[in-house]
Amino acid sequence: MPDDRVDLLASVLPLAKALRRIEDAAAGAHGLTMWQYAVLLVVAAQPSGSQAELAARLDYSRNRLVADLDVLEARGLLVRRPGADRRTNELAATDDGVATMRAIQAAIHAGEDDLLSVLADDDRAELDRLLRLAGQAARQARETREVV
Amino acid sequence: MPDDRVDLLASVLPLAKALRRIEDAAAGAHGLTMWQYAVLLVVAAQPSGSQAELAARLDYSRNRLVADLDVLEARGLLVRRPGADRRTNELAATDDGVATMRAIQAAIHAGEDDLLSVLADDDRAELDRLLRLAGQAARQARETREVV
DNA sequence: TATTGTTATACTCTATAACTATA
DNA sequence: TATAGTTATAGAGTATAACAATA
Repeated sequence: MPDDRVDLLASVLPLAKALRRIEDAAAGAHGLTMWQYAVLLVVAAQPSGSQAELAARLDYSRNRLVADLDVLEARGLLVRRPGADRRTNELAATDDGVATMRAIQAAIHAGEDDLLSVLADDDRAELDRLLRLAGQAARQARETREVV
Repeated sequence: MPDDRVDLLASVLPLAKALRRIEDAAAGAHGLTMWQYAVLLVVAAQPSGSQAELAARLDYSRNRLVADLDVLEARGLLVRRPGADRRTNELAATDDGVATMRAIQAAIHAGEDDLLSVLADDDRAELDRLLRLAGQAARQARETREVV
């Protein structure tokens, strides 16, 4: 029986690249990178007790995070404060940071809607729901390292 | 009104990375890279009239394609033949190439099923269908450059 | 000894340009 | 001149290792 399944990556890779272009453009319009926006997004949702914790939440590198935080702090979008454990920095977004994050996010959502405008409304909602589940499964697979 | 939408990339990126790991592992078990497998997959489905045409079909670089074809040809998985236009190479997969491609593909599909085993059967089928549509939209957006 | 933030280094992937041969 | 294949070069993105300060 011939296998007419299409490898998922053949669909997911172009989709990821298109979404990446949308986020780069939206963040770039405010002089930020996609990762700097992601930092702002996560810290605005919940202040972080340390940079290491934030890196883990973002599935990002604690090394690369340093330079991004330098940029965000210099632009007044985020503040570093020494924590109780004096090795750590507590991180919080400023009002300016939250506003910038919201503006970028609005542009991203508009770009997503435009990209996927071929989908019917209920199909789009289903895609969002299923993608969230699949993304969650992928993150857990990464943690447990039980992938194949 | 607060925006509780989750950026699609936050789900798609981990998913793409997990799928990439699966394909790398499956192709690597046969001494190939993900792109070399992708070349084999596409050429087996339909022989190519030129390397440039193949690169376009794969949304891949014609430059990087050269070294990958060298490997596949040296391993007897694919043949280059001069075309009518003597600047071009016609490309076709060998029987060995098709068999190798099928073995890798089977491992990939097993890995995908394992990764997404948390999804119910009908949810999984819907994800496949919607991802195919979204991937198609992303590829077209890339062609027309009308993204945001 | 282990962990946090930090810096420096190396490696992979990708994008761009340039060369040749054919058209 | 334009295009195909090829090669070489440069850049971005990422991973790894090392360091000082603190626990």
